[in-house]
Formats: sequence, structure tokens, C-alpha cells
Amino acid sequence: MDLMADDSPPTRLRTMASWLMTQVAVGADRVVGERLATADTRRHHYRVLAALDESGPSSQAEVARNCGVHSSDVVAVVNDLVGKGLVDRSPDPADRRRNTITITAVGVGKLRELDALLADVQDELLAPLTTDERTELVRLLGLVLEHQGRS
Amino acid sequence: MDLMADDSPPTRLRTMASWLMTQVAVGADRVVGERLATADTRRHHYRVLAALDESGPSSQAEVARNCGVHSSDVVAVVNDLVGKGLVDRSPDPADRRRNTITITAVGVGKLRELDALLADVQDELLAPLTTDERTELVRLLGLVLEHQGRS
DNA sequence: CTTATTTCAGTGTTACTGACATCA
DNA sequence: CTGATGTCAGTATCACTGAAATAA
Repeated sequence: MDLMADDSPPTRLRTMASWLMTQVAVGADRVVGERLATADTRRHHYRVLAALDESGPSSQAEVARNCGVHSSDVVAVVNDLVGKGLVDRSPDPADRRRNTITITAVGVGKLRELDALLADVQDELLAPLTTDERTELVRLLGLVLEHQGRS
Repeated sequence: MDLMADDSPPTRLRTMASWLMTQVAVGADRVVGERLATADTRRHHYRVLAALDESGPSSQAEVARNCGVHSSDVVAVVNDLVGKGLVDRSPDPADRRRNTITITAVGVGKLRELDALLADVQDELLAPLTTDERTELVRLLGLVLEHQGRS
């Protein structure tokens, strides 16, 4: 039997947006994770560095909001980054609950390295798409994401 | 400070395909998970039922290939489904390593219920998109997924 | 001997919950 | 009092690894 075995997923799943999204995301996460690992970095670390680079010195709560990492996870990530000298943590004199997190010069350098690395990954992920299609995919995903935030 | 605090993620992340994919997938997974939970089902269970409905009676290894659930996880899922009377498991006389998994009439009924439930979820997820845009998103994600399989 | 299937025990990552102390 | 912040401990889900038993 199964001389005609179908290796592709059921049509139902193949055309279900939520299934496609998670499957594609799983594959993307794997590649991103592997590539970042070659630079001794995990996704959370990159996200925090990127948020700090673009928004400037921020409290940990702000970092969490800016990069989609849960605030209770930011603690450990910042600990790691401080340990590696990529960010500084100092108490905020204006609000003594807060820490001000600042990316260091070394951190910026590391971020540039990771940026280049991830640009390659995007290219590989989107290889089957034309430039226009890539732009459109990003636009559509952005719309969906924006809508999720509002619900 | 932060009178002009920016609540949106860094531009870098907002236009990075891999980031958009995982963020959107996380949101989609949450909604799908919640909705399936109202029917006392988890994602894996739906996937296995859908694969069996569309491909007919299959070995567990075939189910795993058809629905993207890891074969070592299929065991527990089939156990659950057998316990609920949604599938049958019987040894394959032609190949005594294999079990033949068959969806039951009750299983088909349950699957129809879940299909309706998930159709609603897709509509909510893709609410900001036009019909054409939804088709295009599914097409583009399908291309990316297909490409991932080949690497 | 090699390969495929089923099964089980365990791991790593991610996102999250709950609780607590601190402070605005 | 309330609400925000930082911290810690722990949880649920998922994808996966490794190993063993069985049989093609």
C-alpha cells in the first residue's frame, strides 16, 4: 500500500493561515536560533540589544514593551548581557524602582555583527519570493500583527 | 522623560520577516489554543484527526509525516484520542511493527466541530486583510514553507 | 546488517503566571 | 490605596533527542 503516499500535509492544514504561520515560524526559529548560536547569542538577547539601540537607554519594563520579550524574562537576559559587557545596568535616580539599561560600545559592535548574520537568514528564508513578494509578505504580516495587538 | 515613548517595536524588528512570523505565530497559537480548549482539544489532537480524515487509516509514522507532529509525540496524542473514542488503534497484520490508526465516526463528528471553530479563528486573525490579501498571504507562506522543506 | 516503527524518558526554549518587595 | 517596576520561582506547550524493543 501507499504506492501513492502523499508526503504533503492535508489540504485543510496546507491552506489554514494559522497552521502555515506556526509551521513557517518553527522553521524560521530553528534557522535563526542556529545562526545566532554561532555568535553565542540567543533570540532574546538580540531583541533586547536591538530595542536598546533603537530606543536608547530604557528601563527594563520599556525594553520588554519594545521587543516583545516578557518583562519577567528581561531580568535574566539583561543579567547575561551585563555579564558579557554588552549593556550597562544602573539605578534610575529619578525613579528608584527602575534600572536604566544602556547598550555599550561593545554591545553596538556585537549588534552590528548579529544584524549582518540575520540579514543573511532573511534572504535564505525568503529565497523563493521575489522582492515585491517579500515586501508584500512583510506588509501583510505587519497588518495581522497590528490587529492582534488591538484585540 | 519618555514623553514621546514609542510603544511599537524597533523598526528593525518590525520589518524583519522572521520576527514578524514568530510574533504573528505566537498570537495565532494563543487564540487557536484558547479556542480549541473550549472544545477540550489541543492543537496536536486536531492535526492528527485532520490528517487521518484526509489520508485515511495510517500508521503512526505516516500520521507524523502528514501533520507535522513529531513521531515520538504522536504516541501520547493517539493514546488520548483512543481514550476519547475518536480514533481506533489496531496492529497492522501486514507489517507487525505498525499500528493502523483509524478515525471513528465520533472522531469525524468532533473534527467537523473543530473545523467550524477554527474557521472562525482564521476569520478573526485575518480580519484586517481583504479576501485577495488573505489568499496572497496563504500563497506566500506556502512558498516559504515549501522552500524550508527542501533545505 | 541495515532500516523503519513504536515507545518512553528526558531536554531546551519560549511565553507566561503568581508572588513578593520596592517605590511613585 | 493604587499602580508600576524589578525579581524570582515555577508552569505549560512544543519540538526535539536518545535509546530501546520489535520486526521488515
